[in-house]
Amino acid sequence: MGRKKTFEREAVLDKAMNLFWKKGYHATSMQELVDALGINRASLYETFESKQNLFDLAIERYSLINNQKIADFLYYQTTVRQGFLQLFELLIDAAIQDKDSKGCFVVNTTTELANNDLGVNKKMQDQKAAVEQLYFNYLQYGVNQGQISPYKNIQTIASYIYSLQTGIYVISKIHSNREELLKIVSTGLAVLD
Amino acid sequence: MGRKKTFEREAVLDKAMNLFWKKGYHATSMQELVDALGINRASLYETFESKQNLFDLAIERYSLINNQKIADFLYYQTTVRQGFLQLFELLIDAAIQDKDSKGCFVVNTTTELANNDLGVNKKMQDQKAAVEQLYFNYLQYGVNQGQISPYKNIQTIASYIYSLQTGIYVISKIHSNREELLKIVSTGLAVLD
DNA sequence: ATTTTTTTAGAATAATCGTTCTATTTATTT
DNA sequence: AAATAAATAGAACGATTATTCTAAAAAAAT
Repeated sequence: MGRKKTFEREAVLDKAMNLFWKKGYHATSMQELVDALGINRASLYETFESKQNLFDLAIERYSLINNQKIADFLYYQTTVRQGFLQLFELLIDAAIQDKDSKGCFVVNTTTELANNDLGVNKKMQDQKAAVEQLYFNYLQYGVNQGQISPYKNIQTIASYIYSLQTGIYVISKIHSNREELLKIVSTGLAVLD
Repeated sequence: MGRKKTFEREAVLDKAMNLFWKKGYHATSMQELVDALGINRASLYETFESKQNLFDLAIERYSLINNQKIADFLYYQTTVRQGFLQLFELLIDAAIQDKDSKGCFVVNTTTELANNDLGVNKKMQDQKAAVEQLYFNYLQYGVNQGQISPYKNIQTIASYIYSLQTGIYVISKIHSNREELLKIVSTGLAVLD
């Protein structure tokens, strides 16, 4: 048998993810990807087929990591209200500390491509539905625990929280003031009371 | 004297605005602009200098029109709560009816360029500040009229509403369901009560 | 040591990018 | 009619785009 593959597929994919995340699809060239990924152009095409396919894999990986992070985090919190508050705090702190102000890869991709690419649109819809489902389940748990009024429409609240989060991600790209962002979140999460 | 200029500068600028709005900066080529604007390539460069400059003028025009529309609209409403509700309803209906699902040009530009272009970042910050000022003034009016509790932090509420609006604009690109979007807004505007 | 596969550097491709330029036509003035 | 400016079509520019290809080097298997 011949030589074994050396570079870690996921490590390379992470680099591609970060570059696409920072610059978007159209503003990222294959040349930049070749430079950033540290693998040869031929290997890149051999492994990932095309720019489009590499982007698809990158956004899928981002969604996977992101959803896992949310799910892991929420269930460690004492109350549902605190859970969402701390989740947003986590998100905001990450945004503040990111020197590239990348925001959210899913949000960026939605605004850049969702209205001109049906495949991307579907992916973004699925990702929205997945996160909202996580939020819904968590809210349902809150209702069962008596933390949240059973008269609230938690399906709409789940969508609302996703929408609020999306807005925060956009704002974080131009106004990364921790205190103000936290105040906005605190105001917005009053709907849980 | 020679021939007079024939094409309407603003009409041409509107066409450029709509194309950039739909496709974003990087995905829009000068060739497409030449085709869409209906004027010659040389005239385009003669009048607007460069793609970058044309884009700047387009986004400035969008902001101007948009802010004027908001200001005009709000003060015709009976109550502040109703004012915001109807403003969002207007926004959502426009988004639903837009077959191109363009969302908001300012939001799209923020996510596409704000973290990689200092000039754009500044413009987006200014636009955010301008709209929030409109909202703040309107909320202040609501407080003066006794419609809103004077104990509320209306500065934060203004930022919050901008953030919510931004989120709705993004969501509208993938999920243009009128009823659900209205429910989200209704939930979110409960903070005014 | 030989075989097999991976990875490499970098040239080649055809298309497109933003921008500039040349000539020509069209229209409006004096 | 002559002069002048505006707008046109379309070629030309050099750079860059995504992708493919050639050929050599590197590494791990038999």
